[in-house]
Amino acid sequence: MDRQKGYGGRGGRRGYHHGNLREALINAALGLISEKGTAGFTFADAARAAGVSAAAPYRHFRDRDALMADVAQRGFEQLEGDLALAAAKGDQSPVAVIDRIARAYLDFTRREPAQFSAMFESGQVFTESSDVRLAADRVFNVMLDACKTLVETQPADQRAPAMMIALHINALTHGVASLFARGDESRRPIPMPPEQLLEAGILVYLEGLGINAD
Amino acid sequence: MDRQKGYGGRGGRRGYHHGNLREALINAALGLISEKGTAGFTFADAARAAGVSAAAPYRHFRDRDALMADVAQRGFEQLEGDLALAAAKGDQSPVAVIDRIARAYLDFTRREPAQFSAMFESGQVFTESSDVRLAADRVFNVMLDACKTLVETQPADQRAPAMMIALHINALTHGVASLFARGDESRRPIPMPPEQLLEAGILVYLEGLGINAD
DNA sequence: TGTACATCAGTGAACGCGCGTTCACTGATGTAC
DNA sequence: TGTACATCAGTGAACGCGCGTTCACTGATGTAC
Repeated sequence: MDRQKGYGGRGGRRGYHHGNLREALINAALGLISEKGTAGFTFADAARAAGVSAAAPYRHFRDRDALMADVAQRGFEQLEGDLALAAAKGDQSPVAVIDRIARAYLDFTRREPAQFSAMFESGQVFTESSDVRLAADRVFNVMLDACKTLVETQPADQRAPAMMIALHINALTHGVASLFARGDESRRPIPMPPEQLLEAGILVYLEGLGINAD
Repeated sequence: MDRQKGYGGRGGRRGYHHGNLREALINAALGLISEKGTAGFTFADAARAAGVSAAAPYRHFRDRDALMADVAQRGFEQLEGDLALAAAKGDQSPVAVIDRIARAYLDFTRREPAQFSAMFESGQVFTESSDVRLAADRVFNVMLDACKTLVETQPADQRAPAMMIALHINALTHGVASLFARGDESRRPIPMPPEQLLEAGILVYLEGLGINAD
């Protein structure tokens, strides 16, 4: 959690030139956002945390919003990686894959609250077919692919549309993540861990589609 | 949408004293938040929009955060009212009631984006048993009550816990609302209206619990 | 019904502060020959 | 391998601006008698 003080990892500062200021600013932003939230983080803050003058960030980002957008984009990319990894490793039965993807989503939410905020709660508008939007679409596609595989295991005459299933499970997962999986103290306590709540919800939902868990 | 210029409805400004500045500031905040988001709204802005000097708000709110908290609280109260109304009017079969509650949640999200942001995306921490938290709990209770009624229609030996059902449907609803029902242009387009997506999801879920829609 | 007075809810001037942004500059790095 | 030069990526000073906040003040309102 000493991200905002670091210089972006290996290399560090070497003399007059920073070496890797762009990365360092993003890391600084992550630290500051998780401390103060997306609202209370400023461009000047990020520069200060990266150990650099207030003018330096302008070499790398047009303005604060551009930096925020970059944070969000990396968040989507990392989330995609996490979900894809969860999908790939372990039991390949479609239901197990979907369960692991959902769980990885929760893990990400807890592990990277700053990115989560930048992605979903920063008030930024990601215009259609912007890089950020495309990255977000790729995240969704991980779940969509898993759902496509799932419906293919079903008899052709009773297949539900994979798109709909993916949207439902994605919404349920995002809802559980937003409401119950955040680290901060403002979330309502629930009588079971979010993972368990979510897994149970998915199983009930799939049961409703006539899909059995085993 | 001319809220932020109004003086809080009936009465309006009468001479030196405003008459209803507290209300006017809240309305101003709603207008400003929906214009600029929770981040880009300031205490001074609200005063200006209410047509009052920058010092005046201090008579009514300790600071900007107190004003935001009040906006959030009113949001929860209004949402509770909306959901309770939706539950009360119309067909009283439990599934129909739950459907209407979920739909009312989406309606609220679309109709009151500023309140929604203040409630769920402002980064405020609502401490346990604060007024805001209690208001949020009352919102959840509307759905919980409907789910309790639902499980009572089931044979006693196969009832799922109402709390779990309520949490699932609440999370699904909130997820659909956050991801797909927002007014702004940043949301990913989906191949069906959010209402339809949500209703289908709830029906599949209830089917999974062995509960038939009719 | 009128008067005196207390209280309420505003004003407006003032202040410090930090942010965003620009600018000419300069040290460090890379490269052509 | 050395030198000259172009480019890159920083500095630090400066500026305007708007926000948050305080303060003594004052006009309006309510109430006791």
